[in-house]
Amino acid sequence: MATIPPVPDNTENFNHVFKLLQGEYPDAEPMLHFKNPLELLIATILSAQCTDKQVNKVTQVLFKKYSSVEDFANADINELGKDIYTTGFYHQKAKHIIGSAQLILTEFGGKVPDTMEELLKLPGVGRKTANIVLARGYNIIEGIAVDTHVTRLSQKLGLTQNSDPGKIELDLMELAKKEDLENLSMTLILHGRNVCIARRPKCGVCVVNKLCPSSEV
DNA sequence: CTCCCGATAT
DNA sequence: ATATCAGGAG
Repeated sequence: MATIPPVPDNTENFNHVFKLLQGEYPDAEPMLHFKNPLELLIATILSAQCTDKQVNKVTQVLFKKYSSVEDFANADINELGKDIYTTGFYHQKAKHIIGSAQLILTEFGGKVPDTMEELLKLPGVGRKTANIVLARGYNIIEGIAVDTHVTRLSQKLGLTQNSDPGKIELDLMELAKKEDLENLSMTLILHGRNVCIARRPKCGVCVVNKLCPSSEV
């Protein structure tokens, strides 16, 4: 014990950090391509441990072949696996997509659910995926999508002491203003991709390096 | 905790 | 060669 740095973490500090980051990424748009909640759900399931660019490449073809919940529910797992092969975890993802589509048909009247509770019942859907579907598919901002970037930046910026994504989400919810919830996740992700890169963070060009406990400059 | 897993950057 | 990418299930 006693090795955890005492981070002077407060709401004011967070708002300062976020304001600076928002200035860097004014139009923090989602990068996944989709035309409806179903496509968003599928694309987000596919995005696990995969770049959005690769997901878009796959879905561009995929959504022409499978265009309805029924198409996915009745898909052959091996064939779907080949269709999404390059996103990685292809067998698991194919199983999850088919399972989700079947549950949507049998339990949710063929419509992608618009509540956290129902979305979490879908196989392959956790809080991160559910938060994205709610926010981008239905304009319902309930929580914050905590992915690997959000986890890393929250820890490095001293916004949380936790490593569990669910706990980090709660920590960020307490710090952020309601009007910031919508863009918080995407802003942190963009900064994580462009500047605070996992392997070699560019602290020298980071707009919040003065406020960052982990800054290397 | 481990496993699932290909594509990409370094 | 290795770490990492809009994670979730067992």
